[in-house]
Amino acid sequence: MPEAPEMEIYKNYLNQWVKDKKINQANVYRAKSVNLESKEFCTTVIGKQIKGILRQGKYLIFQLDDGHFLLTHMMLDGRLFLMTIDAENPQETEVILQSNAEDLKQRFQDLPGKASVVLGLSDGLVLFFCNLTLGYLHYLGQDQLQTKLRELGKDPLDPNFSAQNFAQLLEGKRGMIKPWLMNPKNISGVGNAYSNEALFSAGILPTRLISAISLAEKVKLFDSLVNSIRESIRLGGDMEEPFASWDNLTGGYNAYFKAYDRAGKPCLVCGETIQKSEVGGRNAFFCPHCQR
DNA sequence: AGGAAGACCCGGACGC
DNA sequence: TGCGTCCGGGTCTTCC
Repeated sequence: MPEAPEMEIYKNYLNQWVKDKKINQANVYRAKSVNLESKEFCTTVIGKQIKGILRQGKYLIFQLDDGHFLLTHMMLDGRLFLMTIDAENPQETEVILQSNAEDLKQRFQDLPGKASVVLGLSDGLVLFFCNLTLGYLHYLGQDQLQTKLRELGKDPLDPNFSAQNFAQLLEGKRGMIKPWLMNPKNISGVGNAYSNEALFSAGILPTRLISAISLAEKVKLFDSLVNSIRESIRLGGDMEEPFASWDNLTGGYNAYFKAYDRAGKPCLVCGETIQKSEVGGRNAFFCPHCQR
């Protein structure tokens, strides 16, 4: 499940490989994944150049040269995959775009899921948006994009976001800390995995009431959050699948979680068994000894 | 205001 | 083996 670190890794790869490329072809395999009628979506994006890729929370924003944007959210299951087609054989891209999603999956073993939308780019690159089931790829104008982003809380990697800002946001809030951390209106980009990790490292139970968290703990929680996100980016994030066949970094953080998805296993700090319980409708993982 | 519950969607894991 | 059922993940909406 891609959260901020995974989207940041995608963003970096995309800026390295896809920036300045032109969209030459497009195909929508899953109509619900786009916000225009499929054919209209394709004719609209074809011919546009990708000027750059930005990230905000779990959103990736492709800036197009017509002043519009492609906004994508992976939600639960979305994956991106970049394929390089033999430049001597440009028809290959066309063949790909005319195949159906099932054929693609059979033909390209390393495709990380079922194709929802495919963009054929200049220089023989093909960008696959796979498994956009709850996720989507929307073509938006500046205003529509701003409306969407305005709702979003600050990104933990925003250089202007400090532990002091974080503590201020929590000021006067009621309720439990974990649901607050995961609400994108409060902070963006933090999902189940990294909220569990940050709370573990900060020694705070997921159910702790915000009103009962000291200032020092808030600072520690913010630092833990930023550190786990940065560390994850450095090691390749938590992904099952690589971004491209040459990519041997993506997924490198999978084995580093200390609490998330470790129910029943010993705490790496004290040896106590990691517990799992439902908090705010989501699975929380914690060490009952290290977290209070 | 916070929180629970339901909706969205589907692959994968489970039980029989 | 096959079939049904359930669950999890992120976010939005609705209702208490």
